[in-house]
Amino acid sequence: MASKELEVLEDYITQNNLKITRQRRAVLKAFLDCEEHVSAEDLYRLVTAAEPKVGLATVYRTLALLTQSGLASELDFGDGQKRYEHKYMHGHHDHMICTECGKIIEFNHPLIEKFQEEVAARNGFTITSHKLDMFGICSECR
Amino acid sequence: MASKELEVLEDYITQNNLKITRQRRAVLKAFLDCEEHVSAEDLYRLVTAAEPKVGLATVYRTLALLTQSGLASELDFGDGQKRYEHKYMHGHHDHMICTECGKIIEFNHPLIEKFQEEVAARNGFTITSHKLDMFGICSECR
DNA sequence: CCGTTAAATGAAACCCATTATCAATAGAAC
DNA sequence: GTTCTATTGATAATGGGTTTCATTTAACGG
Repeated sequence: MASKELEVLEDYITQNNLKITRQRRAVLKAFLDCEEHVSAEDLYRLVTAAEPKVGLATVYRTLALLTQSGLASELDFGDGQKRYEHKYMHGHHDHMICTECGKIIEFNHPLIEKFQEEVAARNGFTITSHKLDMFGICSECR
Repeated sequence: MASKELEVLEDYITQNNLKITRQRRAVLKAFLDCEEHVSAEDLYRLVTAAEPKVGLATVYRTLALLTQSGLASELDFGDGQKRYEHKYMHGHHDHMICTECGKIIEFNHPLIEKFQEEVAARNGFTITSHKLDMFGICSECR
C-alpha cells in the first residue's frame, strides 16, 4: 500500500508528533479498500478480518484521526450510528438514503448549493457546513 | 387550555384506545407554551416546573405520542440529542443552526425543494422525507 | 357513583454507540 | 540500545433514550 492517502495520513501524523503504527495502517487500508459508507463497527469487522488483534477502541480513535486529517468524512443519518466515507479527492455531495435496502446514492446539484447560499445571505447567516439528506425508496426497491 | 392542538391529541388518543391524563396535558401545554426547539430534557424541566411529579420517562413517551399524532416533529442536528418543534399548522421548512449561540432559523426555499425532487427523479428515487441543515454563524454572532 | 379493566405512570434498570481510563506495549529520535 | 512518550487493548464509564414492573388511574358499563 503506497497510496496517496497514506502519505496524507503520514504527513498529518508527523506534523502532530504522532506515530505511525501497524494498527493505523490496517485501519486505513480497510477503510480505503471499502467503497461503502461504513460504521465503526463495520470497519472493525473488516479490519479484524485481516489483523485480528486490533481493538474496537483503536478503530474509533483511528477514524477520528482520518477525519481530522481530511481523509474521511463523518456522516450521521440519524439511525444512531455514525458512518464514514472517503473524503480525499472527493468533492462535496449530499445523500439519498433508501430506507428499504440502505443503499446510499451520492449527488450534487449546483443550483441547490447556490440557493442555499442565497437564502443564508438573505438571513445574514454565514454557512460553514451543510447537510442535505433525502430519505426514500430507491429504484430497485420500488 | 382549550387549544386546537389539545383536540388533535384527544382525537388521536380516543381513536387509539389510549387515555387522556393529567401528565399528557401538562407535557402538551409545556410544549405548546414554548416556542423553542426543545430537547426532552428541556421539556422535562419546563413540565416539572409546573407539575413536579411528572417523570422523565413520561416526557419521552408523550413526545413520541405528540410526534405520532402530528403535533410535533422530531429533529436531529447531530449533537447527540433529539429536539422537537411544533408541527400542527406549520408547513415544511429546513433549518440554519448557529454553532455559536445555538439559534435556529427556519426557512423554506421552493426552488431547493423543486431541485431536490428533480435530482431524485433523475435517479429513480422516491423521496419520503428530507432534511436540510445548514450550520454556521448567525448575524448576531458575526 | 362503583367496580372492572386495561392503559399510564414513576423509579430504576437497562441498552447501545461512543469515549475515557490505565497499565502495558512499541514507535521514534538520539 | 536507551529513553521518552504516544499508542494500544481491555474494560469501565458515559449519556441519551427505552424498557420493565409494580402501582396508580382513566374510561366505560352498569
